[in-house]
Amino acid sequence: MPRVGMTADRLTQAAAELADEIGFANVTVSALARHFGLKDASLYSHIKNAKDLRARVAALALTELADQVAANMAGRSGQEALSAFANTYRDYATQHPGRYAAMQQDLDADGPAAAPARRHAALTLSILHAYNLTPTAEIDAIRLLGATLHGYITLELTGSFRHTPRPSQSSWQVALTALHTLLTNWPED
Amino acid sequence: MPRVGMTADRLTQAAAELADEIGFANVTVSALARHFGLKDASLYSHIKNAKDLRARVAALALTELADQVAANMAGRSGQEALSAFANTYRDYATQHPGRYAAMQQDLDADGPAAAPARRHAALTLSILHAYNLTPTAEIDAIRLLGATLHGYITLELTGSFRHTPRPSQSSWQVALTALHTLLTNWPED
DNA sequence: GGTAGTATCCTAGACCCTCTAGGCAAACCG
DNA sequence: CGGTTTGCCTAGAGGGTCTAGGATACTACC
Repeated sequence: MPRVGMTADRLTQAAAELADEIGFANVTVSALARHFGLKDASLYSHIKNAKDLRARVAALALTELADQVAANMAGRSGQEALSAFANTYRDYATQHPGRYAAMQQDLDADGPAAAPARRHAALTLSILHAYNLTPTAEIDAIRLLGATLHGYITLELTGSFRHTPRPSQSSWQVALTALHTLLTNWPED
Repeated sequence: MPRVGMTADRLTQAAAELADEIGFANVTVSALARHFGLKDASLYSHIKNAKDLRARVAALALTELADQVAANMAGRSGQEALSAFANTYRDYATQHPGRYAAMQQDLDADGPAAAPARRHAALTLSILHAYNLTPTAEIDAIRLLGATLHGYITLELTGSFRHTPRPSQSSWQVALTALHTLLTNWPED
């Protein structure tokens, strides 16, 4: 028997690639085993179960994305930081729709994706520092910001904007400008 | 054999209720058959397949929600219409998380959900009339509006806002006010 | 009221996915 | 070089999707 020398990390990496190709929902333990020429049962010594595999893909994606966000935001603040943050998110989702979908699952608080998820929260917060908001306003702003970006990317990815001729890119620019204006003139609590 | 007298509509209704109870992802043809005391295979004379069932649930939810939105928006315009629209959406998602999840699927353009989906687009547009936007601005605004509301509701439903003590309701009010202000002072194209 | 037809439900079975139990053999380690 | 680890295997249970073909409750018409 030619031994492949599998590890959980190799499985996770391959699952992420598979997700981008065939859609996250279609990533199964069976499909992954086929991809490596192994039997389904063989994978269960590396991963706990299918849910664990999905959580690992989410962790991989969250880490990759956080790395890119941190790199692209370095040295920027205010509107520049906001644009870098938002565009990195959107570009990642476009290039890696399967990985992006993996992040949207209900993630257990004690799963492998918990730590990178906290990193994302911290990065989002760091954008808002330049706008000098009160603590309460900061919470409202982070929620609104997250909602708008996540909502836009999701709708764009599911094709909701394809019914209208106007390029999505143009509406995206307008949305980013609007968010910046809003953060600059945030109403008093 | 006591005959139940099944119809596609009864199946769809039961599937929607099941979705709110156990989650949309767990709604299977098998579970539905069990619920009625029938065999799996018997359902396939009423629905085409599992995907068809899910699309029917989405159509049911979209129609229900559009009815509520239309009723609650009647006679209102401007900020009142915006609030009525947004709150109806959010309340529906809270009360019917399974149905709301059903709406988020990739829906075929020729499936049973296509017509109600168009109704939603028209209702959303009707909010913007009071703000007197140019046609281009209207497209950008409808995208931003949809993204923000959908994003907020999704994040709230998946528990993203539970890590912070501030009530989600307060942030929601702030977000609605911000959207109204933005629409009122929409930048020139 | 008998009969013809249709709609509802059934059994049987193929196929795919998840996951456990138990076994063999390659790789590593003292 | 013998022992342990572990990567992979076979076997099999259990559940979901879906098709083919058959039995039977209802309906409608003469």
